[in-house]
Amino acid sequence: MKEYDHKKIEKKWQTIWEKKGIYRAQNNSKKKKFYNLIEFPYPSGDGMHVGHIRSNTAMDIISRKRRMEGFNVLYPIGWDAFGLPTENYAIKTGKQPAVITKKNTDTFRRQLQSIGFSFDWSREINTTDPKYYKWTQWIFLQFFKKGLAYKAKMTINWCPKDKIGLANEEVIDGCCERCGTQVEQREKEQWMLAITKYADRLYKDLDDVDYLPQIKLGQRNWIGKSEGAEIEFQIEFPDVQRPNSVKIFTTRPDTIFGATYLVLAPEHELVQKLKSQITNWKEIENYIRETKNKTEIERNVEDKIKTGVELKGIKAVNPATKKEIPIWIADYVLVTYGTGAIMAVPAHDERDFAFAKKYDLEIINVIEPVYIDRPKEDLSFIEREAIHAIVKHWKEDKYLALKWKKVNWLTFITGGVESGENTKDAAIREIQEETGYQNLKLIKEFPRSHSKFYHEPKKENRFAHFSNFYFQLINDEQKELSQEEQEIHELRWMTTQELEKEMTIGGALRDLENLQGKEKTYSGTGILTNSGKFDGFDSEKAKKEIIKFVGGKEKVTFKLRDWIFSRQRYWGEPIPVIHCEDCGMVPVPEKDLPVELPKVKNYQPTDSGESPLANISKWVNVKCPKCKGKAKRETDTMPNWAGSSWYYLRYTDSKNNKEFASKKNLKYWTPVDWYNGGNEHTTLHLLYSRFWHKFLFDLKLVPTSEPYKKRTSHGMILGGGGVKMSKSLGNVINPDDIVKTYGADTLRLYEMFMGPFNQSVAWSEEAIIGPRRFLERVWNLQSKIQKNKKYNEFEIEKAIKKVGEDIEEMKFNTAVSTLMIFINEISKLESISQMAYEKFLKILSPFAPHITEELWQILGYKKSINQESWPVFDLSKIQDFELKIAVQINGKVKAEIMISPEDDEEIVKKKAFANEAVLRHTSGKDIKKVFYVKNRLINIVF
RNA sequence: GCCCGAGUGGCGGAACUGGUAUACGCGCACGACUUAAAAUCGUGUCUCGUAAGGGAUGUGGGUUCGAUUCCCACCUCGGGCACCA
Repeated sequence: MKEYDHKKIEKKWQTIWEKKGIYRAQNNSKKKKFYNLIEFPYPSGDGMHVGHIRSNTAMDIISRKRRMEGFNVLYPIGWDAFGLPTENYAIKTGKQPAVITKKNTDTFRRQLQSIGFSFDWSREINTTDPKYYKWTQWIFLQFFKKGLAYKAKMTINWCPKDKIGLANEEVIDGCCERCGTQVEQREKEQWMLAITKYADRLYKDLDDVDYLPQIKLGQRNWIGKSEGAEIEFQIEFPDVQRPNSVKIFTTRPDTIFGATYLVLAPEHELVQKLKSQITNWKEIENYIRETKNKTEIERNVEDKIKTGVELKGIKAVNPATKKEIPIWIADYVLVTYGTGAIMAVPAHDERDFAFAKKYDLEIINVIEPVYIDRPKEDLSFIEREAIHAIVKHWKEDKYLALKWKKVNWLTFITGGVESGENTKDAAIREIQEETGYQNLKLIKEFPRSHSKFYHEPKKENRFAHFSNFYFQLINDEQKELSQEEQEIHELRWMTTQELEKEMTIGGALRDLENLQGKEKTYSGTGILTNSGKFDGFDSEKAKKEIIKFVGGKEKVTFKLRDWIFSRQRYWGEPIPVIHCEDCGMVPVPEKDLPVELPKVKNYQPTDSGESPLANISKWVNVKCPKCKGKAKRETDTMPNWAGSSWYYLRYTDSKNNKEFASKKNLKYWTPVDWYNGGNEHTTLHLLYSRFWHKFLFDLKLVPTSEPYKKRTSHGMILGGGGVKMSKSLGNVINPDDIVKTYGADTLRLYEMFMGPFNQSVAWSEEAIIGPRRFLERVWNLQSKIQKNKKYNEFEIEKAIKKVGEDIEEMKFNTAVSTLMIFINEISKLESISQMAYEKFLKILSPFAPHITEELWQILGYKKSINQESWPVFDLSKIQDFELKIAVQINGKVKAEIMISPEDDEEIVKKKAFANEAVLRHTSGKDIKKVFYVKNRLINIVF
């Protein structure tokens, strides 16, 4: 037996695999297809990160398993190579971005191949290849022709250093995501893609895809759908000749009776229109100017301190109450969202509340909260008028609480209101009856509240409508309590701190807060009050009626904004549009695509903020395709999201120069069956590519409305100590070193073993030795193989089942652990059966393809192990003959007994009670109950 | 501030649907082999206790015969979002 020489073995098999092309996907296969996708890497100058290996290995394992299961697997790779780091490097060194990219992709390709990934290299793509971006430009033209790509003046985030406009999502803490420079606001003509036209479908169709729940949630939050209403408020002028109105958007039309003022965004067009009516125009103008100077980021960072100015001289009319209310402008209202105007309901919205407090505006309570406190599901509710009272001590700062004796309750004084009784009298009567205290002074009545709860002592579900009071005792006069009362509860004097800790009932806690002057808005739903004819209605159910009542209309609004699609940079796809002096914007004819990037000497953006392309007059000045007159090319380029929005389609037919991919190949291969990528891409990239896909679907260019059937995500690999790997910290691990020292198989196995796949894990220099030792043991076991030896079916069948299931659930760490356990088990034997060893090699092969391929060949096989079939486990062999279960006494494990799986409950009980330890603990005890969980444990309770 | 995720030995982590907490790996200790070391193999390794037995899954409560798992409140860490009406 030779020694395990990973260097030799790994090189050998990588060469053979590529030569034989065994991982090439077949376009014309009769087999069932499986399309596995990873996010194609950005080939940075630093070379590959160990994080790439983690996610690629995971999908490589799944690809290899699918092949063994008989699928025709497409597992492609390519380069997302446009982008700023390369361009910045070009600016610094004067080297051409295309040359830099070539060098970087060569490094990445070599590194990826050294790990033994089963990519179909024949389909490799590169977004910076003109043959590829021809089609990116072509798709853009389709957007343009449908009017979904348009130019608009935008206030954009401007990075003065990179001289580039940034999308909102590229600004981190007010600074440029890439260079960290403080971002400014600038007005600029920008290309836009109308993603908002697809907002509703992008939201709704999430129902039909299999994405991890957090990913769906992330997409939904980003799209930010909210259902509400648009309602018009009339504006009253001293001059009756000029009627006008303002439309507001609200998600809470049910609270409209509490709307005590309106707020417009400072940029709202109405503000300018009403200029002549506004008496404090100077003040308004100043405020608008101040707001404009603030970047959006600053407006957001200043958060808590809300500012605004009242528009004096005009008023609005609340359409529900018909009362006149003031109109304000404030920068906490954004012109980009909804209608740019809101109705403010300070009683039930926190921002409105803070604003109203600051400027002393009216607050009207219109919702009474309903607290739901674990009612029993199967019982109906009994409604009661009730009181709830806090009673303060006559001298000390303490309050009276009732500690219930039969149930675990701590409450204030509560009780029912008898028919015809005034609620205040009822409260005083209940206090006197329950506590004996006689002389009370009412200090305050709190807003009413309601509670749905299970009344333990009465065994019924209650829906109680509480009037809430706050009394103080005048003196300590107290009558003796009846026997009956004394049995129900005991009295306790408690401080607010103690009460806060022990009081568990929602409504009581709220009153406690009121008591301490911690005023809070209640922004939940409940029962309407001060709402005219809607008083007593459930706020949620009354929404529609109220919208009708005030003449509003139901409206869905999205937070998603259109996508700013142009960059004033060199290293991106040129936007294929020509500006003609006579014809205006003319698309580049399809036959002239691609519009190739010309070679440039200087990659520095122009000082005007235009892309470096603007300096190349030979390239810029062209004839108009329509009228042949004088024209100029568009010099903006696309963001690097463009090429990645459709790359998965190109893989199906990467060499096609007639169309972006043939219908036939798209039909066979799409949608992607399983797409795994980083959490950081689960909103933007995923949403953008879903948008492009839906657009292409509408043009009947792709066969499905969603690109990805299933999406999962992986966690990051951090440096030692749990911090991000970075050059500056010097904690970057170079995969080349690991491959050299331990081998690709060990690296793959370690990265799968190090922790749960969907969570971040820190790299450990020491722990990698474990998987290496494991592979050496696997290697050495070849000397113990015996052809005809009977094998331990139980162990191997169990491992096959567990490893297979774990791979499907991406629980790779426990799959590796199962493989290790199996090897530990059989290592104890004198000799091992070849049958079992072969099955084991098969299930190990997706994790460690090189060593298993070598051992497979040593066993005499000619065909690659990845072309063998995945072993099917035999369930009947996994049954235990005898198993150990726990015996608990009162929930604590006291003994273990052996049983047979066929034993019924009676036999198990008998065996349990025959146990010496059990006898010792149970003798003389009156056994109340015995719980038996089949094949697990038995619990004896006394 | 809001949303999401996580918190278990010295360390990475395991635990099905509420059913024997600490699998697997690293490290450490001891032993075998060796002139010696490394490598390898073997044994041990949550904690208190001689034992019987007790205590531990961020903290405090709750539900349950039984809670790492479910519920409530809080603390810490990581990620995302930024006044979204």
